[in-house]
Amino acid sequence: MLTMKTKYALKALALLASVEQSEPMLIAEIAEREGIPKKFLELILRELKQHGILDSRKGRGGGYLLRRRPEDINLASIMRILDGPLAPVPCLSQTAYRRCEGCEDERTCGIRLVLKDMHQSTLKILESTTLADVALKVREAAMGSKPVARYSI
Amino acid sequence: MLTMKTKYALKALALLASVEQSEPMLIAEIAEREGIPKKFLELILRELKQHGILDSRKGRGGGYLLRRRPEDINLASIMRILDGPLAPVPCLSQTAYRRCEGCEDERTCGIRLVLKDMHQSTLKILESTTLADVALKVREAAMGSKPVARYSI
DNA sequence: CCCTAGTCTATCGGCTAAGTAGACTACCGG
DNA sequence: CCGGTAGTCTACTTAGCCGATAGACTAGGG
Repeated sequence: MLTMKTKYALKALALLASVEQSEPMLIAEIAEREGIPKKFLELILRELKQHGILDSRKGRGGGYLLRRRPEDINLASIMRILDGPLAPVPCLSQTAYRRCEGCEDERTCGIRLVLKDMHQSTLKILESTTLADVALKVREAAMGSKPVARYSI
Repeated sequence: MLTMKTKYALKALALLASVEQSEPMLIAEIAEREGIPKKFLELILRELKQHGILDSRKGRGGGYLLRRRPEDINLASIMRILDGPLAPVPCLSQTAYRRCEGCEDERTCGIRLVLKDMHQSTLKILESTTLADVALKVREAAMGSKPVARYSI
């Protein structure tokens, strides 16, 4: 299961990716629009900033904004920042390899052999999907499920 | 990350799948051969029995054995028993669907749309891989990494 | 009847997830 | 240069789960 932290992060980033990128958005606004506890979101956004995903400005007219273009930020990197390694077992992690304690022979470990396939396929998806893809999918889905357009009176 | 519980379960089951299926194996033996705390393994095996994966016999000559053939037991079902739903978010779970709290429109949720692809690909692998596959992979890997055969003196 | 081996309930320490509190620092406008 | 705005940081708290252990109980075999 994804942690709340990562879920909130993805929601916030998807929001930032879907709006005008030139000007910052307030923590409070993100929190309200996505239904995230403001104080908790604060921590999350700061962490993302410290890892080079976001930028921030203080004072009036401040807030958070993406540091790079949405199409240059993939989901794997975000999840790794907040939830740590993606691998199901440490001996399969690319970013934080550790030998499983008590494992005698890594090459013939059944669990490892099977999970390797699984992990590789999820990695492939998470590393190739960007915030831009997410924003696009949302727009497409919204188009498909709504009656095309709404004309004001 | 996989929990220890599931890891131990997979190891134990892979072992049972790789030996003679007609006679039971002692908890103590499984524990020792796989390096699992015996008392903890007890809980795990019992849980697997209660869910129809294993059978057991008491008294002398007793122990645990697979209830079905290794090729009829897939990894997804095992993981679900011990770790609960496999889905990264409740709204994607097949076996324990729950609406994500605070999610206004499931159809246009960006997270859901992206994770759906990922989850589907892992499900496909876990549901189609059986204990027999694991045992086979282990044998193949052992063949490949060792000098073919060992002749006794 | 007794040894063997699984069954069950309870408990425990430690850790992490999720969220909260409150003080502090920096920027912008006037 | 002052005051409000808005992000920054440290330190809790609270609940729940993970991993493991203890000990009493039940049932089968010989």
